[in-house]
Amino acid sequence: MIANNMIIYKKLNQQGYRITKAREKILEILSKSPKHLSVDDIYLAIKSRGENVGTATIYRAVDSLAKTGIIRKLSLLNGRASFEIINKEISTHHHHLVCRNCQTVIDYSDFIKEEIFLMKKLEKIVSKIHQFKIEDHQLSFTGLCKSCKGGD
Amino acid sequence: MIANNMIIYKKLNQQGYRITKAREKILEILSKSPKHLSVDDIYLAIKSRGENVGTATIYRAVDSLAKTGIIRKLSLLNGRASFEIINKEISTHHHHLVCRNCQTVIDYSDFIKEEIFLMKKLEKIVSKIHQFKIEDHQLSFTGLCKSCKGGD
DNA sequence: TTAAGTGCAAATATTTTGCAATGAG
DNA sequence: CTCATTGCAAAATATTTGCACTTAA
Repeated sequence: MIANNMIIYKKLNQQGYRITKAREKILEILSKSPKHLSVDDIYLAIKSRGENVGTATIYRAVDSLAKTGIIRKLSLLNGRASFEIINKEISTHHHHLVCRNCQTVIDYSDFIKEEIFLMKKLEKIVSKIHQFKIEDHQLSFTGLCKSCKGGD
Repeated sequence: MIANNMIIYKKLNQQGYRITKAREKILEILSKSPKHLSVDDIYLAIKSRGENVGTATIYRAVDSLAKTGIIRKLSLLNGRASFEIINKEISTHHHHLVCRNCQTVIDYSDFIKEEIFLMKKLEKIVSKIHQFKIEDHQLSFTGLCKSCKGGD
């Protein structure tokens, strides 16, 4: 059982999911990771402990964990999905700046107060208008990075 | 040649890309579509006109078009990339709402004045702080859609 | 002319599925 | 006990690459 997480177990039970070794291992890996992991990352992390969980199982497990809102599924631009625990305390939320020329992705989380305030306001407006329960957001700006825009 | 778009041609030329039949067809398809299309969608749309462009070519073409900032690459949660024209005049810019339960993606472009204003303000702040030339943004909110959150 | 671009088929990911065996409740 | 879950291998998808041929500039 992973540290102090009756809440997670409850969430699973409530939706008819069982607490299994595979799910526990995956949650443990994800909760210890500072960043989102792909299915393959999870597979390898488990392997490196001398244990084994098939990738098909991992795909099915992350799917159920995401459905219950325990983890978050991300789709970045690299063609594979990745996952992270939803836990405002632990995960550092960030936004992205993607350079269309050199493809560099800058993660930034040094939001200034004003940016955070604006995002919150936006969430509130959008959730109301579209009757959608917003739990999370992903924001990326595309353009030219400092060096690609010249005038470096 | 697709309608009134010397600007696009210029952008391609400036970066050493050529104006080819395949790129023209893809741009025409994308500019006529009200929503983002996957590579396969584009492939089929071209096919349905009795023409043909191989998928490998489409992958390479959208890649170059995205690099030049003519189209935008999106990675939603459905496991495949999709593309849309970046052109405030033609395509209506939109944001996304992605349901973590049923995976439905809702595109919305009925921004209220306040949302537009907030996004512009955000862009200004972020571009200044990170010395990044922002040309475009992608925003998606994740959570539960009207029917999945219950209380429908 | 000549480098960029294309088509096709083959190679690589990535994700899903079928099914018999296992295990949680 | 019984149904959700797993493991494995096979199937289905999605994307990339090699290479000879074609074409835009």
